[in-house]
Amino acid sequence: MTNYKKKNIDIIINHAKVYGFIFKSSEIYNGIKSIYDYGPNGIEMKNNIKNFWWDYMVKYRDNIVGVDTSILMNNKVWDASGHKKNFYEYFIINYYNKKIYILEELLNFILYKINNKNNIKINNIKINNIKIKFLKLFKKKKIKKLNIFFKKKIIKYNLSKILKWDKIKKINLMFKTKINSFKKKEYTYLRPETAQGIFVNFKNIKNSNRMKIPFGIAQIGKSFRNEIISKQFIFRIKEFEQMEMQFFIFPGEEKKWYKYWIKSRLEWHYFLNLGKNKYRIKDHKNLSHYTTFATDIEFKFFDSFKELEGIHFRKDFDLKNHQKLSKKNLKYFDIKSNKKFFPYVIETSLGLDRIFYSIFYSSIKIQKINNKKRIYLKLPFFISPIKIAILPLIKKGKIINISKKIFNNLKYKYYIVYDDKDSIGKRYRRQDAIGTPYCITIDNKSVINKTVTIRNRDTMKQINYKIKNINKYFKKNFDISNFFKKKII
RNA sequence: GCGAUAGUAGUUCAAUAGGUAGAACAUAACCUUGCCAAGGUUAAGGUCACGGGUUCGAUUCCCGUCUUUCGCUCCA
Repeated sequence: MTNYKKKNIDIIINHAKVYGFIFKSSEIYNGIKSIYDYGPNGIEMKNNIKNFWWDYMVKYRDNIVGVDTSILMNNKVWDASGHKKNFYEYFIINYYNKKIYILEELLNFILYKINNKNNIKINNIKINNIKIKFLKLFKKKKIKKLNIFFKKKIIKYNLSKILKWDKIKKINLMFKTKINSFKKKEYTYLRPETAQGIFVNFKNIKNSNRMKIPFGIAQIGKSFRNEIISKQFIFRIKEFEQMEMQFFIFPGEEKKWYKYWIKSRLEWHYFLNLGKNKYRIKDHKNLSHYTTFATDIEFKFFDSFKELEGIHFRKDFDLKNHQKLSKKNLKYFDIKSNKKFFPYVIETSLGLDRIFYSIFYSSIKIQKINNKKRIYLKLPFFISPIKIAILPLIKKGKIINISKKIFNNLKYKYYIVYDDKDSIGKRYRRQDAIGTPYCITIDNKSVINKTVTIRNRDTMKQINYKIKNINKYFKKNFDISNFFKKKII
């Protein structure tokens, strides 16, 4: 199973590299852990995903507006948001083997050692008891008690060597950076979530755009987390892009809107047509410091589900804390009820790189034709980096003139390419590999009958079409409003 | 971070039992052809992941580092 999985992930990574979608960052220096770059086709595809999200969330609604806030913010933002206090991973250095362990790992290591000592065997029930007690203390971060707890075990199992450990170390997951080169103490962090940019601008946006509850603020932008465990191609990376929306509501209406946003976000995912059975809804058990209840939309990669998007109820946690610390009034005044209050917040937060990966992963199709492989990307047309390829069959005479004319006519409407190199079969395959939905081929018939052939990527079928009607054809086939016949609030 | 796995051309992979490396496909140019990766000629490409050690000599042996994939874990 692992081999099958590895082989498949290799196909995806290779394809992404060979066709200019994703490269390892600073690859000529052997890269840098868990950071990736987007190539020419990658950025087109990424922009298309962004637009698709933005259109659905902002443009097609009258109660959501967008912002683009800075990555660097006043240090105090991260006090108010709780990230300075709570955004940590816990580690410990074991002096026995000089290795750095996540606490739970060390526990497993110790239990393993206890069980493997020749004369000491403890049964499963005992191991479980130790684990439960350890995790209890660990969760409450009672470090002193943990140390006492293990001292007892040291005496009991004579494991003095193994249990020589340093104090527990907290490592903040935010990237610290200097903001004023001359003042040593002035530092801030690269934002670990885009949401805070929205909260600190709440007042500005509410006032400048005369927003009335319920309303939302959307943002697409980079976030940074110095994750210790960050692997799986672009699934878990240290510099990533989020597509977030904070929806401000009347307190008491949270259940209604929470349900609504789960449904609405799922609908967006279904528009991508990757297969409804690939998605799963899962309620969060371990809540992060800012959420009260939370749901994940998960996607099936290979044979396991992984989180794409989180829908969180943040209550009034952020605005309340920002008001407390900034001493600025961030309350909302409702004229109907004549009351001032902190609006509650439902957040939808989607990982752009993750949705990119999910689309790319599920679009790669391998087909056998005449005993040869055909690899094509079955992307939705509005996600494809290139919409149309213009392919003159022969590089001569009037065929060229007609081809160039068609190219110049279409290039202002869609991102298209012109390719006259190599055999026609090869050119089709090249376009297949990057997911171009249509190829227009111009041949001698085009000169005589004024028609071209339009070839469909998925079916490989070709139709003859009058040159003068080409615009109509693509207008019909590239009409995204067909997707949004359902009413969006 | 821990455990396992791997690192040779753009990609997939060979070879060298220590004597500085080849193929296929891809790429570039030209010729020929013209509807699903056609044929031919030619070219470009690798300090064999990086650093150190042993050796007359290291891609090959040893040590360290970096990076990939999988698992643990966490999240977007």
